[in-house]
Amino acid sequence: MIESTAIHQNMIAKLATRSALDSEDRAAIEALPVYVRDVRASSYLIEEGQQATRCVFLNEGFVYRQKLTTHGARQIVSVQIPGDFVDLQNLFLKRSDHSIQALTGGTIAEIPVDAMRALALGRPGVGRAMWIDALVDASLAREWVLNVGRRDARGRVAHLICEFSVRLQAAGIAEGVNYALPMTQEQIGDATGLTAVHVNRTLRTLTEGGMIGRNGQQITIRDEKALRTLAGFSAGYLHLDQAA
Amino acid sequence: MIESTAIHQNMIAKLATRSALDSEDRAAIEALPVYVRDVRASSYLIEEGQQATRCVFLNEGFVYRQKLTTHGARQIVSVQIPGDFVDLQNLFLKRSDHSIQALTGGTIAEIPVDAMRALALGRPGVGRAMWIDALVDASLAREWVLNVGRRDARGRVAHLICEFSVRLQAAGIAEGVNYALPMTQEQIGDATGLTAVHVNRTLRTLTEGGMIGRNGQQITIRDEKALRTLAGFSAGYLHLDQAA
DNA sequence: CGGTCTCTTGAGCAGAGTCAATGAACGTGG
DNA sequence: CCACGTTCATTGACTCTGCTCAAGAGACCG
Repeated sequence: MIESTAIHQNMIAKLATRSALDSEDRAAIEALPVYVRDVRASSYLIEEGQQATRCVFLNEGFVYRQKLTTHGARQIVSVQIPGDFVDLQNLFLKRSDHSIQALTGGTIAEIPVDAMRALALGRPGVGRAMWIDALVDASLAREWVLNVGRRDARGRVAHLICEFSVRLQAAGIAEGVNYALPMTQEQIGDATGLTAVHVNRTLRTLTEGGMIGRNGQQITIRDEKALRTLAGFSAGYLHLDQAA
Repeated sequence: MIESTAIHQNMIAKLATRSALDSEDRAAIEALPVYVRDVRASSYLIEEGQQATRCVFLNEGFVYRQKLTTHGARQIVSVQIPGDFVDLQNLFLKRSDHSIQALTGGTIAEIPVDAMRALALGRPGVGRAMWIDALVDASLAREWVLNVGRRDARGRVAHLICEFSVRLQAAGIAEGVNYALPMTQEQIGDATGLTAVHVNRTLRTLTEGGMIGRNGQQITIRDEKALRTLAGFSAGYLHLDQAA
């Protein structure tokens, strides 16, 4: 176990965006035992079916959750950004129903589930913030069902780009319309239910249409209005205004 | 407000499948104010964007959650069966990110969110059960992302049929392989990201392949093994073994 | 008895997938 | 410093799954 006030502060900052925390709430979070660890790109944090004994807070870097079809096809069901709790579901569920893999290198904080659970059930202020975090996570999953089920290729990719942009800005990671989308085209395909080849063609039409600019994995939103219209993007499902 | 011990007992029974409840937990649930109401098929229980002041327990009948694309396409993101809490997310989120509509006629119990929230945060036993319920709900949403994103039409429909069968059995509503799937083919399409026409053809191939039998909305699973294989169905994501 | 909803089926189309080849970028070991 | 292997991105040619449009048949209801 490592002393790590900075990470505790990041956790507090995140939870405070979900619900107001009083000084006792903050103290309780600061008292949480935390094991800090670096992860390499594409390493697994949690594998499907595994029993989780720790709960992961993503301090730096990007990770995603994925599920596999028996046929071997992969679906990415969410992408987590710095400051996200990655597997609150393992707080109360016995086995993980999906794998969690690192998209990039990063650093995570692992918290024993018992301690985290005690906080969730014992401190209403923190519990409320955790509830909101978990419920927003579920809301994103529902939006992804809609994205993958009812939008065409351009809409899906555009929506992913919009969502990422807004989340990064809300987390204070990206400023303005320019950001790095740390995913290969194959991963974008796995997140949107498309093939890598088709993602490539789709990105091209978005670029040619003047909606985005690209430079490697760097994305620039050139025409936000048009992109959002194409995506049918509306930020309500992100529930960013909870703590207001 | 209506005295309704039977419904309180159903709520207790449901939560007890998620986590053990002691006698005080049960008493607290029994003390919950509950407004019982009948709903007609296709009426809205909650509309997207609305602020929820009550939390809905589905006592009888079926409802579904849906989201709309700006283009007007509909995606059903979940189907709730008798005994489900329909909108735990409204406990802590300000606005609903989706609509909830009745699939069939039924009866619901509405509980003021304040009372429900107090229980979630104040009674660890009940809170834990509610957490699990919400997390399982999110797990289903993730599986639906996979279903819609990475399975072909036959797999999607087969998966929906398997999921429904297992959930109905777990809830003690259906026995064996024969049950009513109270959805039109259009609704099945909206749940699986297909068109009604293609659902029709897909159901036909499942019938002709000897996997299911149909009689109106009555479904019979004739070859469960083959159907599950085709669907890539594995019940782990339903987390049915939590309270064991 | 007419109207509405749902299911069914046919014909033709198109959006996205498959297969395959090439090129660029990058890291590594000799 | 360079040759090589690997990973990604890109593009072309062709295929096919699922969509669109359309029409007819039952079932149910007021």
